[in-house]
Amino acid sequence: MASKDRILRLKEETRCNILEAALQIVKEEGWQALSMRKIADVIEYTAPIIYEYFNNKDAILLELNRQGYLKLSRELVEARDRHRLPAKQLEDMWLTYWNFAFANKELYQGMFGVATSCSCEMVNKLAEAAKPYELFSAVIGELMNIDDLEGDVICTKYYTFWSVVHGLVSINLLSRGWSDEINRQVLKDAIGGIIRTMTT
Amino acid sequence: MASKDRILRLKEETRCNILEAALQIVKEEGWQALSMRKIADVIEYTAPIIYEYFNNKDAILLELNRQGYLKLSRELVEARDRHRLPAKQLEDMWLTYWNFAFANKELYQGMFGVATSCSCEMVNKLAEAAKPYELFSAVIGELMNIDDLEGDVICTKYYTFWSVVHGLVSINLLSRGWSDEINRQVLKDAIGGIIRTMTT
DNA sequence: TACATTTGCTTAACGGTGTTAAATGATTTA
DNA sequence: TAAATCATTTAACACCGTTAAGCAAATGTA
Repeated sequence: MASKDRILRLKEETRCNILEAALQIVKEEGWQALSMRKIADVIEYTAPIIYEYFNNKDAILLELNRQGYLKLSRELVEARDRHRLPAKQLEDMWLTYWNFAFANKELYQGMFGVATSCSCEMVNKLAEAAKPYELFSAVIGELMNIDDLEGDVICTKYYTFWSVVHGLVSINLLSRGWSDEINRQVLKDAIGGIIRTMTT
Repeated sequence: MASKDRILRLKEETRCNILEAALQIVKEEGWQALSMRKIADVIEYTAPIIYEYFNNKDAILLELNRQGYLKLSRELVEARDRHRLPAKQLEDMWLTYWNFAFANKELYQGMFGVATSCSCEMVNKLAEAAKPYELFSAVIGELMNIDDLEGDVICTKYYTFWSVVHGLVSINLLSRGWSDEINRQVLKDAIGGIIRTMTT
């Protein structure tokens, strides 16, 4: 019964095609535009067929995320194995993480809940969105005795602050954080640390 | 023609009601569940009426975001004015930012693109999602000469790393970042800084 | 070979979405 | 009182995820 095997192989291939089609659509049109019917179009079937391979749309997203984590993990291992000193390893691993995020934008968005959905391009043009930056940079300038609020120094410092805090926040909002105690410690350490680099 | 004014006031009130209803629904059921018909239900009208106040659904989201930025800005100003020393101001302002995020989860999610949509609860249960943490914590433990990989110290350090990098990444993915030069500098500074706190 | 069963796939449908156009009915204007 | 304007609703379109029913070809069985 080798024909059984062939059929099984074909089935496995279709499953793969579905995932590839999904990722392709997401890359071309974003997560928002992904639909069962579009996937079906790409693999040249009709939508209900997909339900023979995945329970529902979420299952497809989940599998894509799973593959994302696997890919990231592989790259992290490679980065680690490029060095012997832990400090070097760590540095390379985080750089690899960084590069992974941009080389696989869509996957990263899915894995860590960074949404481009909504009306984000418009948000960027929202005048009110710039207000917090103005508030912070004024204080940073004061603290560092810098008058030129347009300079890169203030921008960089603000950016550093924002990254830690926003990173911490969004990780917590996706409920992937740890205890409140650790949160407080990280927040205090990070903010205190950055402030120290600015005053000394 | 005082009746004109009354009607205008009513219109303004309805506009307000729409926004309130939208926020209420989002708070109760999440962004995903927000629909024009549901908003209409709450304000006791039918859906098409909403289009006399907002061009489309995105315009409602945008206005909610706008209000979010205004609220955050107000709170930041208050925090600043509680102190005289810039260092203290900065500390309080970031703490205020932090508190705002959790006191206004939904608004923050909208403002900064933190999506709970997708299948995020499931992602948390994905075994593969824990792999990167394991990889990193092993190296951190090695670097700090700690054998107990379950301890809070490693967890905290990993968390700090992750927050900066993920924060930086997600800010960039939402295209609210600055130049590549600044990115590189922040990344290098932050990672290097944290590594230094671990070795000395 | 002839019939029955299974398989692969599609069509049709349900209830939902954002959005628009037409219809309705009340209110204001002339 | 007749005409015009306004607020509001109903109906519709095209899409969405998902399920059930139908169909036609391939397979198993006699």
